[in-house]
Amino acid sequence: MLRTHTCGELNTGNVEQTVTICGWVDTIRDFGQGKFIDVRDRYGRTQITISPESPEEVKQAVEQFHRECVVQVVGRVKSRPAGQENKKISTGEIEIQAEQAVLLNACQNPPFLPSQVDLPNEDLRLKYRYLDLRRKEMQDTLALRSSVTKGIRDYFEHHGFVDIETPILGRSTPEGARDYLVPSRVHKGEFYALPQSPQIYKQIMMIAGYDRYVQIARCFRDEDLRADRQPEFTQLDMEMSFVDSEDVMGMVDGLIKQLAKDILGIDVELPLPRMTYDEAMTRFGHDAPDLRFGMEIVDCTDVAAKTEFRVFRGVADAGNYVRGINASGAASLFSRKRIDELTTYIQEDFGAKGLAWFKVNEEGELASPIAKNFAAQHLEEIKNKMDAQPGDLLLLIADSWDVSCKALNGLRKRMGAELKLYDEQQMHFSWVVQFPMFDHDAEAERWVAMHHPFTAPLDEDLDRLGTDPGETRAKAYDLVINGYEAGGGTIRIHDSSIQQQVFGLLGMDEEQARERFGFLLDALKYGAPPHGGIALGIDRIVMLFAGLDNIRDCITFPKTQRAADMMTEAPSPVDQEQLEELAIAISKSDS
RNA sequence: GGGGCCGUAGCUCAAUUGGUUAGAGUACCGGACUGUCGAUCCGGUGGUUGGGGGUUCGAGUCCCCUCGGCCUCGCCA
Repeated sequence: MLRTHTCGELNTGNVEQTVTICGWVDTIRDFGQGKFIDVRDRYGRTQITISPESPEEVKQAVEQFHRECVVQVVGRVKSRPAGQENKKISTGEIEIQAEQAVLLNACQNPPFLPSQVDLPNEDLRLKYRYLDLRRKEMQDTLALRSSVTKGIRDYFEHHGFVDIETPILGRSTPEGARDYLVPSRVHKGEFYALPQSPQIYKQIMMIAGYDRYVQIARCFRDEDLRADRQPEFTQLDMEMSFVDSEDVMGMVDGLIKQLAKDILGIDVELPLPRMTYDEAMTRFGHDAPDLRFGMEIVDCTDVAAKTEFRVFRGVADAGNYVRGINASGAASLFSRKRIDELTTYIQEDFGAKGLAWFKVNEEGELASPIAKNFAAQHLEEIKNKMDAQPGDLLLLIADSWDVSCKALNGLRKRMGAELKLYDEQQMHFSWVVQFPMFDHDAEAERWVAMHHPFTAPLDEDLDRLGTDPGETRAKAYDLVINGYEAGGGTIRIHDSSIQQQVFGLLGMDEEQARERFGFLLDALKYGAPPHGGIALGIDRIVMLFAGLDNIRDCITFPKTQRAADMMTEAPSPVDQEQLEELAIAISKSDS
């Protein structure tokens, strides 16, 4: 070892010991006769002192020291003079009097310093990721991520799960997200697909009798990126046999409780609260509502139906909805201009036709350009329904169910953040359950699986499969943290007749189903136990646990929004020879 | 594919709204200084204003195209 101690562990207990530390030069404070050199590694920072009494070789050696170069220092640990302690760092009560100093490796003048106050732009951080990863925040986040994955592995091992790896090179399936494809050299013109999730493999493992499977699995989806979405991400993938929804959720409840305790030091009450999908959409307009604050959606369609205001009346008469939220106390904070911004936002982002609003004045009256269209009695009803108090701002959307959900969810999130209705440190865990089995694809005029085609319907909804597919609810559950979908799972169909029926509803005949999932359908015939599981998004969980607002900051080497790696410059063109070996020709695109 | 914000010194930002030689802090280089810890003080190097085209007597500023980053809708669970 080139060192006896790290830069974070020396304290007054080590005084008068001779030690050797290694690390990067963080800063040099030069006083001519003497210098203070902070040497940093991921454990901390230790001050080295050079004084007129220091050996000549040391003085000469440190002349070559510059920021971020790698050094080794041998010296004696001393208590700092009284009043010169640095209380901000763990090693602040001691310093090392240098007796030997070695430049292990020089450093070019770096584009930015890990310890600088103003962070550089993200593209520069990503290009020089090794410098960015030297930053304490990044090192702390990656350490937290390591604690999360260790906690997960310990928990599942304790509960008798077997950690099993599944292939990265798999078969493309047309369902779900766009696949990343890998050309086969041996089978020219054919492709592997990288897994969107190990979904089918884990079902196969249940059939194979591994009744408790777990894997921390890398997954790939070739879709557009967001602050909380990367093309390559990590799932905690888990599956159990002989279970129903409650068993899977209970297992995850225990995991969440343990992680929250061990990592955040907070006690989480179990079971985690559950809410049905219908309730989530009705009260919050979203299937992953942020429950750290209220501001619930209020349905005013019945009042709207009675008013003379044509916009409201028309929407109500057409069977659509007039719903709104009460941004309590926001009336004075939202000028006409800011309300216009909200209107533009819901129009451009969610296709809403408009935003109706009322400010509640001192007298408790609803004030708005549209107020004159309402009878006093109807304004009173709206006021009562929305529990409007003086100073409140009421925001209403008159539109289809779908648009009103999206727009009100958007408004609610925005208002919640702007009005600071929750503590940034707060964590809220809950379940949303009983998702619909199917979404209706209006364009294609067919049903599509909301989760995946192997999701089991609720027992009490089995009859509806045949009569009313849109009203059939699934044994599906999503874990929600602070308004993010942190994971989702289902109990799978293990009855082949129900599976056939679902395929039928999805517009797949037996032949198509065979073509796509033949191996799974075969496997299901060889003694498939009832089973179900869940996948949790580890990146998102780490992001939330670390209090970050984007997923890139908890991924070591993330991709940019255009799915590029700024450091390696992937993706890149390849040699013509490589293409020929794969029998691939690049067509000239006209775009 | 659509909408929005952004790009000026190595880095973080300014530039009186189209007007002289594009500034500051920091980093870097040199000098001064034994107790600093965002050290301080003095001096210096450093610019294709992302790139290209246009309008204009004159463009960092206005217009068009393009490259890149971020947020977002669609997409994705």
